[in-house]
Amino acid sequence: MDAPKTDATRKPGRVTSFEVAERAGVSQPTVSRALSGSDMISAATREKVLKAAKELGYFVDERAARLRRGHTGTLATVVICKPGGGARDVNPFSYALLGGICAAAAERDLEVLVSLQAEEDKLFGHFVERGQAEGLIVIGTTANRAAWEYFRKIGETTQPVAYWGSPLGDLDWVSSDNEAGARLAAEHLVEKGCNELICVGSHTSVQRQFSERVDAFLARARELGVTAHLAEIEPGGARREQGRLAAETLLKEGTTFDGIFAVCDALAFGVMEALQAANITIPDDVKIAGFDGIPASELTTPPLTTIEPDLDQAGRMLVEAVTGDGPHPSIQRVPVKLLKRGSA
Amino acid sequence: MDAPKTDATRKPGRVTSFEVAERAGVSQPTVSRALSGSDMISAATREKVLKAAKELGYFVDERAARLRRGHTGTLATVVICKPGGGARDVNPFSYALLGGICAAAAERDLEVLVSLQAEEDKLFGHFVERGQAEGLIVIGTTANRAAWEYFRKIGETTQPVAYWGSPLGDLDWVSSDNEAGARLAAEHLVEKGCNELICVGSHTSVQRQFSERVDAFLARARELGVTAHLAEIEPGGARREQGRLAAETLLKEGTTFDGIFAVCDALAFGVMEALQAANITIPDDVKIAGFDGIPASELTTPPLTTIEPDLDQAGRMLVEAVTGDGPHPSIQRVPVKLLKRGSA
DNA sequence: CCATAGCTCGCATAGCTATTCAAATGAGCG
DNA sequence: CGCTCATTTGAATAGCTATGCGAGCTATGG
Repeated sequence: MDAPKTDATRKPGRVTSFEVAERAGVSQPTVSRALSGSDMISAATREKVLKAAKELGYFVDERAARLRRGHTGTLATVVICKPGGGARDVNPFSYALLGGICAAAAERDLEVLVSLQAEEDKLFGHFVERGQAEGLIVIGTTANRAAWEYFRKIGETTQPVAYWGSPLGDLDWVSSDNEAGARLAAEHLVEKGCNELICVGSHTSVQRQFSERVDAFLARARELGVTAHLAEIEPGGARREQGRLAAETLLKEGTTFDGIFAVCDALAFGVMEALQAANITIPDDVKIAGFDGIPASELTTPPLTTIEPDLDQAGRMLVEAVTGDGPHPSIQRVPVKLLKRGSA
Repeated sequence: MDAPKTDATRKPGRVTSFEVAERAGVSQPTVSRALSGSDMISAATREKVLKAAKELGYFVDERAARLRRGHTGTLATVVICKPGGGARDVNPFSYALLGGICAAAAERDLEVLVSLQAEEDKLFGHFVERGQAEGLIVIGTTANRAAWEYFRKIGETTQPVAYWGSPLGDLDWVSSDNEAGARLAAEHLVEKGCNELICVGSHTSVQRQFSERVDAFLARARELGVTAHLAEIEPGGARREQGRLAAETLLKEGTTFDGIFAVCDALAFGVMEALQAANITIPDDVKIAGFDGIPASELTTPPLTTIEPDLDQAGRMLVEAVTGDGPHPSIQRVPVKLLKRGSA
């Protein structure tokens, strides 16, 4: 049928602005002006050019345009994930955050590109470094020293780089208001009658956001006159599995507790799993709170009480950090609120 | 401290290959050859060039390189989402699928760029159309006629376009093996003793993947000698809310049933919510099965029995459809398997 | 009717790299 | 030592657009 047309028209060398110019009976610069929305051109001419462009199926070659113009109108975001895992091994929170970034970028008429990169892969930074984006937002934590250095170098010499979650070096850092959130969690659990609290998390420099939550939670709980201890998770990410192991260890050791705060929702899922497997009732026997407010936290039985950052504001802060003229490096905190649900 | 250095070196005009050439005492083409891994160059010269490049902090300007080279080594993926929702309103399944795409692209040494786009936004296709990528993979369903036409035009005239899930027009279409999966679900529910089955889903041309699942499920169930009916969801996406409404309607109408197949996991979550709210025990009173095998399906109580497609293979098929020389348009089915869990 | 200002438009060029082609260099061989 | 061939390098150019600048044209005022 029209199969030949499909194949004949596919990439037979691009249509250039010269061809459009010829068809419209004008010069190439005029074509450029007509399409770029410049006002140094008459309406009639513009009309002619647009018509010719449409007839020929012409589109600006963004490579050449950006080369000439010197900037891209594009923002790059790299989401760090487990090697080989790709999108499968990304914390769901990161995806929610992407929503905020996209919204904020749209407000400023910036295009957002995302790359899901394992640490060892040719890091997405190449893309930025080589002039394909105005700046880079990095989401996720890595213990990889080389990646650390790599992003730092880009931030210092090539394009602005901003981090979500944990800071690497002196780059701009945006994060949930960990201290306020952890305090909210402590206050809520105590208010609900808890006397012996456990914080499931870790205290490493790599996951600085977690350290902040741990510190603030324990401090606030003790301030309120209840006992509070840290149950350290196995190192390496913050996944459901690790929450489960931490809770199982607590049970095995015979530790007593009536409330648990997990520094992220995924850990809380594992904690709930382990407790329920041991026939402990939530929230009657033990109350649970998480952090991050990911969508899946609604799905557990009972639904998880958690701390939810304002992701629109988070997106705005990250975009601002990368495109704005503020001081560098800077640290910004995203406001959080407590989502009271069934688990506490 | 070193703040001046940071600001002084940021974007003071790029370092070009000419500057590297001068420092290394060679010509610009030689620099290009040294960095592109060409073998038409002596080891000593390459060494000199690499040293100079490193000292100057030089990086290939990808805009110019791609302009000259004529291709990009990049694959674009657009994930369609609700207007204003950004990443927040994306089916988690799409993210899992991205993992498969990334893995497949990595095998072929292609970079993957993702854009999360609401239908009305300047669609990501511009990026592809303007020569920034070899082809486009579209994930998600849209009822938007304009988007439909837009992608079709790109596919026919500019760059290859492949769809996941539901086909729009004559573009390449990759999808789970809906028929096999739905049959597996029916067989499993019957085997577990169900006699009166309900399929929660819809039967529209836009969500063709759902139609296929509905048809195959009902047919297979009846073939096995049990009753099976469709409970239509409210139109517009396939979200938890709609599953809940569908189940509530069933209960209100007094329909009897002992097994439910939801055409996607998110719907199944809503179904479970509604049943449990009505004090119906899963799986004792009613057995539930979903489709897609998203990570969150492990979190429900009981965990959801579901149909899981092989996402590595899905990624490979999509990448192949966009970069390969196979026939166009083509339809490919990704093998699925049954994940037996607590809900059925 | 002429001078001037104000719009439009075209010419020439910049932006940076990859590649073609020819030149130069060095090695190998008789 | 002279020649050929293979290897390595340089000069020139293509790839496509956006923009500075000058030229042409029209309208305006005197």
